[in-house]
Amino acid sequence: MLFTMSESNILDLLLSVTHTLQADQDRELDRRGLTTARTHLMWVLFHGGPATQVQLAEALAVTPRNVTALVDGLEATDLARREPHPTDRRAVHVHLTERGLSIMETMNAEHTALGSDLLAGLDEATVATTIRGLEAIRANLERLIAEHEAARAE
Amino acid sequence: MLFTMSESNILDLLLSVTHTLQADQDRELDRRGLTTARTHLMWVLFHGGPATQVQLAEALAVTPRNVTALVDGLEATDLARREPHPTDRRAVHVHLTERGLSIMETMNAEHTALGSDLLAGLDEATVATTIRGLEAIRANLERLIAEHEAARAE
DNA sequence: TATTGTTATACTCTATAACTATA
DNA sequence: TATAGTTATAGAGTATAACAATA
Repeated sequence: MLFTMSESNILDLLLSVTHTLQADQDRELDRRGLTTARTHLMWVLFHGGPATQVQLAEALAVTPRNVTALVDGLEATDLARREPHPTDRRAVHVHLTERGLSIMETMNAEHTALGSDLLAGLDEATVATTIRGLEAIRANLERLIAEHEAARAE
Repeated sequence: MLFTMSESNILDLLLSVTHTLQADQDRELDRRGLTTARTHLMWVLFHGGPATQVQLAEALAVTPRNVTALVDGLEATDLARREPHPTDRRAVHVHLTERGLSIMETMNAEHTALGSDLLAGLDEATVATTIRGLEAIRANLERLIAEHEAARAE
């Protein structure tokens, strides 16, 4: 992640925290022989159930061709499998295997635990205000992006 | 980025914000014909001055071989150049070109502006508490990672 | 005619290993 | 002998374009 070298403002602090989160997660995935892109696809299946490759491409914001490659990799490592689509013979239904499901359950539990552990030692008022602050930042960010896109479209 | 589908906790909120930031930045880089990895290298040069490729490899946490490829790309687009190292004939000194420097100055200004714009409408107390909250989260995160590494090393 | 997924091709980022030139 | 950087090779993620099968 870029822009984490100085921390003169809240943006750098935010990026620093998520850079550390990301690096930690990458190490964990590497230990399990997983990659970020494939895990992301599994995460979508875990939370949304079986899906066609076009649906996965939309969810991941990548091309259908890319999903073909990702599912190939997941099938080769017994993490997901292609099954016939119940009604459309052109499409396939991608499912998690038992192994893939088990891994995602573990990762989901770890994710939830991390969410609590990160707040250790913070009082409720601080947590509440931090959440409000982050939500305001997100709202500002989305407004800025929308304004920027609008200006560009002129 | 993973794990941004639900936002039941502050971790998901945090990841959601930085996911949006990252996506916005990727679009900007793409418009300028830049990539994340090459821009990161330029960012290191911009803030740290000319460096050898080994130093860049350490700063970016990649292999020296990878830096060769990144600098090749930056040289081909007139964003950086290799110069002889003043004292070590084995090494090269990588510099930003005028064009590279100009782009980094623009990006740095945009980054600073974004840092302020994200706080629009927030009162000082909220900002201060949000910063405290994020710093506590970062401290917890670093402690958790250290504990985890220690447990693994046993 | 439109959609789903694949084959073909290419570029970027990344790694390891072997090698050259220099220290 | 150790270090800086490159050549060689490989894998993963990503894209566009052309194509087959099906809707």
